[in-house]
Amino acid sequence: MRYTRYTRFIKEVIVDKGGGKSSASGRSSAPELATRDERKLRTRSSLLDAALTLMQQGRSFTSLGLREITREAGVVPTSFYRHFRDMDELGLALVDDGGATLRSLLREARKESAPVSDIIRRSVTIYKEFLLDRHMHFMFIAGERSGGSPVIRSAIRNQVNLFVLEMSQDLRRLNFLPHLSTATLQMLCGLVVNTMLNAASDILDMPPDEPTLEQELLDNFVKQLRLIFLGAISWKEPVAKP
Amino acid sequence: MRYTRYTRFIKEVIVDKGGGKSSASGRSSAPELATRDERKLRTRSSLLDAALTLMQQGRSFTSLGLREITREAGVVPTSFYRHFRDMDELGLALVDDGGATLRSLLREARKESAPVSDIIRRSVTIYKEFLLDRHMHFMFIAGERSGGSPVIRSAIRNQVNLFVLEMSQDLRRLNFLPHLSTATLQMLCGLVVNTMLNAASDILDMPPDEPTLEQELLDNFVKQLRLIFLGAISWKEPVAKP
DNA sequence: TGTACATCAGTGAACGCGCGTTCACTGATGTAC
DNA sequence: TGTACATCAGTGAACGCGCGTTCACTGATGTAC
Repeated sequence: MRYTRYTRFIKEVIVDKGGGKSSASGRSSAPELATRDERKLRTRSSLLDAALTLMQQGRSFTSLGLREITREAGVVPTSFYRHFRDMDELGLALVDDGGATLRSLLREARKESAPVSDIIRRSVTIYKEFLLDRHMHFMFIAGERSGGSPVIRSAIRNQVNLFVLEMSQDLRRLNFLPHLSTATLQMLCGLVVNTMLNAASDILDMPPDEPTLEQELLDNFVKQLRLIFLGAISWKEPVAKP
Repeated sequence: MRYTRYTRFIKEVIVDKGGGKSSASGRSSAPELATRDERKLRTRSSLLDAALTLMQQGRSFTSLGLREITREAGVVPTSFYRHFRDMDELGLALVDDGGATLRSLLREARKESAPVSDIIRRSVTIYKEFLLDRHMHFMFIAGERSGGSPVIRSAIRNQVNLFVLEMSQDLRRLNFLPHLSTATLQMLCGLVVNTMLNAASDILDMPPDEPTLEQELLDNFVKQLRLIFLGAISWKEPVAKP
């Protein structure tokens, strides 16, 4: 009832306001009413956003309820089933989105194909921007990585492993640390990514408006990365027995 | 009803079986019936064990219910309130137990005050034993560290920070890596502990009876620690400006 | 272009269920004399 | 030592509530002619 009244309102007042003809004038100024598929996608992503919003308030994904999410998204509980079979399926969609965020982070870092010197500081700057911009995805990935339901947990592990693999291939392509074997390079990237996600947990868990504390956490993160890469530089592969 | 029948059974058949006199003979062979305080403590720890058991089956602490725990522990739901005000209080008790486990790990490592050489391999051996023996505590600490409710999460963070601090003081006392400043030593220990807990998550999440996979994870963990300490050895403190 | 029909995203009532919490209770254990 | 009373861990019935899920529905949008 409420929904149909709303769409009728949109139709009559916003789109068809001029008269019978659907003129192009209203289209660009009122994109609220798109095709049916587009509106379905919009509801779907408002369900995903609702879950992330609730998690931002300190809740873990596992503790969220279906009705809670639809309430936050502003639809009726039964609408949920038009988009997801159950909460697990919604969780997996969030994992996919989080994975996409990780991959875009890598893409952004790749653009900076500049000299290797000071690579850490510049990478951290990119990372920090991503952390601010997509903080809810990082919170979800870092938080449910080892705490959520088994199915979510293993999906996140897959995405993170994929990210580690891609990152190690990138470093190999850049001829960065060429003295490391592929296995060692992957081990290194795993260590870096874990450190990165732990830092994300710490930073995103902070009370807001604590610039000093935030800077300390970031400095500590940079220091840890420096130490790791220092170790990587002086790493000697064990010689294989002939 | 069930409870009183049980205790009467114990009293009549086991303790008082000889006759009216409470002879010393029955005492040592039947410790089931202790003082009231002791039995209360036993119920309390069976509630804590029930929570850990349920978590071992893949559940996260946040998703556990009060009735679920009392059911697993074999008491009536209302009994819960004789021991904990609510689920948060039980969770905090688990954090304390986990912290105690961490501290005892450190105590065990301290006993091995032998030469510094090969310190990593020996530490990992101790750690592995602890991981097997107290796996439920580690699972809880590592899993809820960044996924649980805010109050549990911050309690765990406190315990872990305490552990990091103690560990750095131990290393200082052993004159291990004397060229590092106190701040750097703490940063190093933080990195080591995070790596340790991530490894715990990975290892404890494995399907059982996969010795090859387990060995790979352990080898990777050792390799990461080696790389970290290699970095620590070649770390140069920035010179302060005069 | 206009009309008739099909599709389907969102609705709202209804259900059975397990939850957390309250309450008055029971009877074994502890304590005071 | 024996007795009378207090304590209190655990019990079981009862409650109100929000949950996930089902169902038949509505009416705007899409499609075929």
